[in-house]
Amino acid sequence: MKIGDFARMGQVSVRMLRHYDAIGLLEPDRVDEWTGHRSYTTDQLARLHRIVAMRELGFGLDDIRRLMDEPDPGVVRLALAHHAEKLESDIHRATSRLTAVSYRLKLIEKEDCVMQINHDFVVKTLPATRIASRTTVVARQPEIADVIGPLFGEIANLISAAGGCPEYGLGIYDAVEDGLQVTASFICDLDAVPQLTMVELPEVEAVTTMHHGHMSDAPVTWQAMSEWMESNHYEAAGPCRELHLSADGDDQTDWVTEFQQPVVRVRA
Amino acid sequence: MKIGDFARMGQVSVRMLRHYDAIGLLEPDRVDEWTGHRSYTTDQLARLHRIVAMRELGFGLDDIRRLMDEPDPGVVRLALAHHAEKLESDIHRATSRLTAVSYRLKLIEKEDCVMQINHDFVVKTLPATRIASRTTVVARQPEIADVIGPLFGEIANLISAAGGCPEYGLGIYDAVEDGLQVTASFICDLDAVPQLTMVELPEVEAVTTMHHGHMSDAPVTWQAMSEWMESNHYEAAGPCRELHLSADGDDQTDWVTEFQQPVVRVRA
DNA sequence: TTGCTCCTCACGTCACGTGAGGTGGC
DNA sequence: TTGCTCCTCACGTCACGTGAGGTGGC
Repeated sequence: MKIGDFARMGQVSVRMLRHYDAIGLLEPDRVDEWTGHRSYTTDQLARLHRIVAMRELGFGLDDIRRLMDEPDPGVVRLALAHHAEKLESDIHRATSRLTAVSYRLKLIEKEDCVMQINHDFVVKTLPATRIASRTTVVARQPEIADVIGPLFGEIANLISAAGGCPEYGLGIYDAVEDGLQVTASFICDLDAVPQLTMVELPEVEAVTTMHHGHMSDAPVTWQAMSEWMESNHYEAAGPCRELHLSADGDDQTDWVTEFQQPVVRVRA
Repeated sequence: MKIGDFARMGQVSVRMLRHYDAIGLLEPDRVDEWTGHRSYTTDQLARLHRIVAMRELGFGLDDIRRLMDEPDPGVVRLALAHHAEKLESDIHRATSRLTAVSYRLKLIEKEDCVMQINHDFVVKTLPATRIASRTTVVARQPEIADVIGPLFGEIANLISAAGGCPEYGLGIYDAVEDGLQVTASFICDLDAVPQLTMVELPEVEAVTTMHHGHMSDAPVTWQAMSEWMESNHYEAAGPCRELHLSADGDDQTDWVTEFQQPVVRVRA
């Protein structure tokens, strides 16, 4: 049977048959020595059939070649089990993505053009970080702004005085019984800084997003993040952080801050 | 900020940043005219952030570039909806595959090395086919073999006599109230053949598998196919067929037959 | 001679990873 | 001078689709 007939019977393209020949997966019964024409037998349809079947299960051609002639059922079983796991993880990934995309769609419907794609949330691993810090407790919201600004300035000065370079400020906020515990700090590699506490923050998974502009809008961003977490099956696993990537000038309109919320995944 | 620092902050590889630069997705704030060194600003972290977020949703870089600067929320919504559809179909496909792979695993466990990968079932579209046929009804199993052999021979002779070439025999079997209706035929492009009925079989979806050897083993193969259909959510949609791809000699041990069962998918 | 089928390269796909080979600042 | 970072090619990945350019049998 010529390659064209064989392709039609097997419902595959001629190109595929040539490819399978090239990689040694399905070699023609005979190849004409002079013209190079391939010819196949009806018996080979069975093998082609099996190849198509395995490809439809999502196996790669290399796997197919290895499994086709594998006499040991144990090996086959292992390969199938392994493939099943991969399929499960594919399903899981696509499902998470679908959840996230649907969430975005809902947002767009609801917010009606306004703030359409303001928030992009990324789950990533925050590296272990060493900070020079000072912690205090404030009663409630209004006091934060008044306290935190000078606090960061003071810490920056202390680090500079100790020979360090206070580049990125990091605020850590934790609700405690009698108010809000605030840790102001700068990332700092010094061994010690007088009057400050060195803390080694361990590596941690966190949801992050970028906040632009004045910190008085922070609650909006945090609220959006908490809704995102709700929709995407994440739960807070520690106090939230604000990493000041760009905080030049007293006018906060140009500030760029990364909001970070350590998380764990819940409900699969 | 140099490319290395920027990459670390954004948790991406330097290579990726160069790639995004190359395709115009995220161009550095400034490129040194002499050294070619790229430099980035903290502001650009936000854009990188959004890129990473969209990539995690499964968007391609081309889509991301188009959507990033898209002011029309309608377009964005459409793209998201479209992507959601794609994700749903991904999930669906992976789920079907998982069903099929699990079925294979169960088979291996049960059959214990025997007949481990004998049956490979493929769902495909059978092309429209013109046949020259004769139909009869037999009471039950034992009679089939006695009837069908001579019947095929007779049909082949009639086609040859009419100037045709009887190459592939096709048997069609349908249970009726008083027994089994058997249609014996050959694929044939002639306009008419004396004493035979020309039938135009329409294109149809079918589960197919290859049967090797004697037709007396057919029931085993049909049984296996019916179990496969059960496990993979398919239902019969018409009489089953046996296409004789290789039927040389009276000794049936070398025969190759494709079993075809028209089907419809059920329960999503 | 016109179609039809067959053949062998070889590029393109997608988002980078991974060297190769070389340069500039501490 | 030794590391470290930066740079620009350019190949490899995966399973083919799609021409380009040419040949043999009816």
